[in-house]
Amino acid sequence: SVQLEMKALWDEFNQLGTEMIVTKAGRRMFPTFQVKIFGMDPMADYMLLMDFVPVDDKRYRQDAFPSRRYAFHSSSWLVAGKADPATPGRVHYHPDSPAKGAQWMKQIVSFDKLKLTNNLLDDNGHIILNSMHRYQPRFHVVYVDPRKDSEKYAEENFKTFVFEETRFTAVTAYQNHRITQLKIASNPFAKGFRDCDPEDWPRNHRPGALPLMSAFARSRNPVSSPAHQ
Amino acid sequence: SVQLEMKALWDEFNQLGTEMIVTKAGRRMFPTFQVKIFGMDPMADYMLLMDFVPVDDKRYRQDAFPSRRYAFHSSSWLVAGKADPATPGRVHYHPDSPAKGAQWMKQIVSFDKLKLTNNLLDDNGHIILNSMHRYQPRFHVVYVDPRKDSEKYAEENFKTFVFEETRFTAVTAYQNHRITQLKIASNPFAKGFRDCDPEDWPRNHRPGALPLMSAFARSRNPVSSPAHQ
DNA sequence: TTCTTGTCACCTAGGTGTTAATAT
DNA sequence: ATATTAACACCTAGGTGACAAGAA
Repeated sequence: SVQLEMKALWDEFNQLGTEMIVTKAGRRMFPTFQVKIFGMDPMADYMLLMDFVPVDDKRYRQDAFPSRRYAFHSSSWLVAGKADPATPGRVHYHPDSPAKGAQWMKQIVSFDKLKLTNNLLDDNGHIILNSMHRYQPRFHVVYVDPRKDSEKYAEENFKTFVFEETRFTAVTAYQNHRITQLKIASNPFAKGFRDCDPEDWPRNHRPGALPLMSAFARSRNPVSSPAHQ
Repeated sequence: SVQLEMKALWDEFNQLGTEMIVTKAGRRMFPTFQVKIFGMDPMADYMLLMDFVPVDDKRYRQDAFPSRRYAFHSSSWLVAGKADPATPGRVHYHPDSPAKGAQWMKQIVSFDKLKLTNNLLDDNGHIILNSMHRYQPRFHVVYVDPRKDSEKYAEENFKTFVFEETRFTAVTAYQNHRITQLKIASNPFAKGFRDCDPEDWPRNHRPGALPLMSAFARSRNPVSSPAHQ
């Protein structure tokens, strides 16, 4: 069995409609897909991998106010038509694959090397997705069958796990400001954009109390100012 | 068979008498021990590891001029007595172990996670060495024997490789200024201490032409000055 | 006197959202 | 009008030798 790590954070994002940035060079996911695994044969070899399947065959667009240049968007998405042609259905093998069950189970398995791109010609092995489309991450565990005719047992030698709370829309720029603010509040690498006190988020974060978004009305950083030292 | 990477650089250090810093928290080696491997069974599993054996049973001390407070040392070492009691003979498994021969052979194997410490009570799994003693790094390849009574074949299932040019003296502070300058000239992380032009060292480095040490007479950085921006 | 320790400025390496400019 | 791109300031994370102070 498999347990999703940081489920509370995933839930929080999912409630707002998770968005993941895709870039030409490849962008990591945040939250990172991480799991705890139970019940493997400690001595057997396993491959761990992820792929991403379209949630539907639709293309989306943002329901925007015609105020300032997309300074504000509604948080709702409109269907903009049929999906673009499917992208190459790549998979991402966890770089530690293959490894023994004992190895996988003794610590959290983190897919932090996985990157998303919108470059159909990508040759870095990144996951290729269509922007403005919705995807469901999937996690697969493949038992490395030592038998010579292992291909015959392929069907029974893998198991797939799907966590619906990890669904997201691929975007090239954030559409929903609340998503942006939640990313800033919870991703350590975005600390430079926080307004709030140097409070000990995310260490003390408990789900249920959501005092997260205090950076809403933050002032812009002038391009070449000394900045708040 | 195994080929040492950056052999020219190792030779250059070895000619001066390589020194490696040891600290309580653990310090990486520079140069990093890296090898190319040939002739493995691509489908078989191997463990790769390193250990460090004393070159002799001597303790060393530096032959210093009594001028300024060790502003200048001779480049020669004096024997200062018998070796201290041996340290726990730890080994460092390459973190990718175990892996298939194909995996090990398809790229340079780098031991850049290996750290040296002088803390006899270290519990971070670092290699424990005595300062002011000389050591010979050794590289071991262990074939993971699938047979049930594999212990019986332990003797024939591993092979050891020794590169004498990787010998070094463990120190808590550099004793030979030429070693310091060569480290500064060749280690990217020490770029802040370079005086010379932003020349494209080490990319263009060819052994034989040694225009390395141009940082000899560099000025000290005052502790709280704006420093050369 | 010699060696060790801890702190520091200065780097490498790379992950963030922002922004202005460019595509579509 | 909307979506994408590339450069950028600002972070995280951690590897350097210098230096002053301490230990033996």
